[in-house]
Order: sequence, then structure tokens, then C-alpha cells
Amino acid sequence: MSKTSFPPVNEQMDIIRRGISEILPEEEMARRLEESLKTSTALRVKLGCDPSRPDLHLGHAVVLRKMRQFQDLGHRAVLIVGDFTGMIGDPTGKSKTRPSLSLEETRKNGQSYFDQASHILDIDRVEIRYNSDWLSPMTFEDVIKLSARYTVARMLERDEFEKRYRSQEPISIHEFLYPLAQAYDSVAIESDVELGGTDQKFNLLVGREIQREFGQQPQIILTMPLLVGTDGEEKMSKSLDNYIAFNDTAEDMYGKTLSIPDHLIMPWFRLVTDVPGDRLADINAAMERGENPRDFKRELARDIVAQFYDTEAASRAEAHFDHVIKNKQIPDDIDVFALPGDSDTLLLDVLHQAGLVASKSEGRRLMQQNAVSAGDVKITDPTAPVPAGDEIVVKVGKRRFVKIVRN
RNA sequence: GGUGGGGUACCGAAGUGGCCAACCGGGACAGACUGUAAAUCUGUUGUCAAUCGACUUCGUAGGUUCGAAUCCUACCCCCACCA
Repeated sequence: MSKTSFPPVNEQMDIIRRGISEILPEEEMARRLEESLKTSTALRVKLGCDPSRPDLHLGHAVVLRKMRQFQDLGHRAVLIVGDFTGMIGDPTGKSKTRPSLSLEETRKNGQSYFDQASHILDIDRVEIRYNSDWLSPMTFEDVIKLSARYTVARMLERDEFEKRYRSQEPISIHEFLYPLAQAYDSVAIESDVELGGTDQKFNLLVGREIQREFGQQPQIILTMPLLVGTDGEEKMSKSLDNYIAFNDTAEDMYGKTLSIPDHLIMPWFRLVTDVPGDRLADINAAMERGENPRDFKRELARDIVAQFYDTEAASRAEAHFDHVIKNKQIPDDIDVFALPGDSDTLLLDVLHQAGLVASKSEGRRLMQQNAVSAGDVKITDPTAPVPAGDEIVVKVGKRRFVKIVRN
């Protein structure tokens, strides 16, 4: 246990409360902080990572940022790599049974997870645990004893299970074991606090029950709101393709952020930036006065890019966006397609070969829809050859470009 | 183990012998508009073919038929109820 000094409890609570959904139970949180202060003992804050989905996106950032705050307060961040549970597949938010992964795959993904998480966490001060360490050696007898501490009825209380059950989607038995396994993780690492999205509430609460069964002080649950994705409707997730990945380019991050509907501006500021509360209030007031939300969205986008890259990259991304999208100019770095000099190939064929269109039929359609231009000239005739010239920039839609070079 | 229901394109969901490359909704893509890749409106959405048209697709494999997503046989998978 590290001996450290901590800020006063009320200061800590102020930070901890920022942007969260719920603390369960709240008074216990303050009590545990007091204890920690008195004994100079860091709280063990648990966060599970799902190695079956190794691509982190802004939705994960919300919880990781909260974890960072605990780190900065001097507490102990414990990351559980669910390499064993990854073989089960978390049923949360899934309408279908997830495919099981091998231990090796989940380990590999776990590594990629840290690399990405290091954008937000102080990765040198993270305790990393693999839950296969304690779950794998369990005997069937152990599993039976563990599962005997929970009932099917309580499992079915859970939203996801209930919905799937009702809509005739399959639920495998092993999926019931997921919350139990995750709960046992809390026992294994003796967690004091567990973080998660609001959709994890059920799993996190099971952790409390199981810890109690094992004679431990039950962990405090801290849930974060789910970040709504770029579509403005559903929670951010990879499968809905409404996400901004940690690994996205600065340009993509910037552009995707500008594409969010205006009503997400405030929630996003709150959940994925450190912009202080009074500034948030100003922004909100300004928009209500009728100031153009675009300007605040640009601020938001710069802030996000800067977190994952730096302020300079943020400015570049903004310039790139203005250039390509706002002013409809050609970007600087576009793919080049080399064409033999004497060839009078059809433009349509080149588009297909260059991969700008998935099929010739699609290319033909797009041309007929006024979506293709060479130089500044719209090309609507699918039988048109590549226009003359040594270098022609061809544009499909707003964002697909290729430079055709004759040699 | 029994009985019944079901597997259709990216997803949801119609279609139950020819008019089906397959209604409709969502998503996606494009155009117009805009502050933006928002909202809204319009269009497109299997592949190949300039056109005629050809080919592949409706759980899998066979079969019946001039002709099948639609009928038959076997098999695989899912769900519900009963036990």
C-alpha cells in the first residue's frame, strides 16, 4: 500500500462528482475517503477493460478520464484486463451472443488497450491485472460455489437479458457467468471503488453482493453517463459506426466532432474535456443568446484533437477541414493513380481501379448523380474517358479524391 | 423427448410458383440547401454490360417444374410452450 497524503475529503468529492451519473451509495464514498485520509491509504479503484474490442473510442475516454482524476487525487488505479472473461463475451448492450476469443487473442488486445489508454491515464502508475490469473485456476467446484451465491431470477432482472429473453434472442448459460466472473474480480483485487458506464450498473452491483459474500467491504459503484455518438442518437459504439477512435487521425477526429448535432455540444464538453464549469456555463449561455454553435463546436473539436495529439495538430486539422470541407478545396496529400501516357482509358475504370468506388455499377450511379468531377468539371457520362492533361484531380462525392497522373 | 413457430440483401421486415434483384422502414452513399460531414428535401442502394440483356443472391444440399425465395426430400441452426 502506498502511503500518500490526499486532499481534503470535500475537495475530493467535488472532483469525483464531476460529470458522473451516480455514486452508489454516495455517503459511503465520503466515508471511505475519510478512512483513506486517516490511514493514508489509497483507495483501490477498479476499471475493467474488454479486450475483445481493442479499439478505444471517446466513449471509453469518459470513464478513463474519471480514472485519471482518481490517479491525480493519489488513489490507486487498477486495470483489469478481462482476458479470461473475454472468452465469455460481455452480454451488455448486445442483442447477440458474442463470439468467444482465445486467451492469446485477448492478451494481445489487452496490450493494445494500454497503448491507447496511455493517452489519458498515467500508465506508469497503473496496476495491471489479468483476470485469467485467478479465474483460470478455478475448479468446476469453485464455479458452482460462486454461482450458487446468485439466482437466475436476479440475473433476469437485468435489462439486456430480459429484453433478449422476451424478443426470442438466444441467451447462453455461460453469459450468466460473466457478471459473476466480473464480480469475483472485485474480490480478487479487493477493490474499493469500481468505475463503469451506466450500462455496467448491474455488473458492478453484483460485485458488491459477491464481495459481501466473501467477507469484504463492498465496493462503491461509480457510473458515468454514456456518451452519445456522432449520430446524436445512440451511445457511441463501434458497431453503430458513430464513434471517434483514439487512433483516428487528427483530421478525422476534428471532422467527426464537427459533424455532431448541436445538442451534443454541451454533453461532450462536460464528458470529454476539462473545460471548467464557469466556462461551460458561458458557452451554454452564448448559444442560448443565439451565437453560432459552430464556433463552440470548433472549440470542442480542437480540444479533443489536442488531447490525443497536441494543439498544433488541432490547428492543422482545423485548417484542413476548412480547406477541404468548408471551402471545398482539394486536400494536399491525396493518392496518386498512375496512368500510361497514351491510354484513353475510361474514367469509370480508373475510379474502380483506384478504389474510389466499390464497383463499376456504383461508379456509374455516382456519375449520373453528379457526384464525380475531374478538375472542376462535373463528369456525368459513364462512358467519358479520362480527361486530357498530365495531372487531373478527380473527386467523388465530397471526400474521395485521387490524382491521376499520366507518365 | 413432444408440439408449434422461424431462418430473406448491411440491419429490421414483407413476399408463399411466373408481374421478384425481391414492397416497406432504418442505415449508408450522392445531390440541393447550410454554420458543418447537423436538420430538411430529393435521388440511389447485387454484379457485369453504352443499350438489349446476362449472371449470382432469399439457412445448406438435392429434387419437382417450361419456370422456385415461394412446392417436395434430407440436413444444419434459432425461438416458444409442454415434459
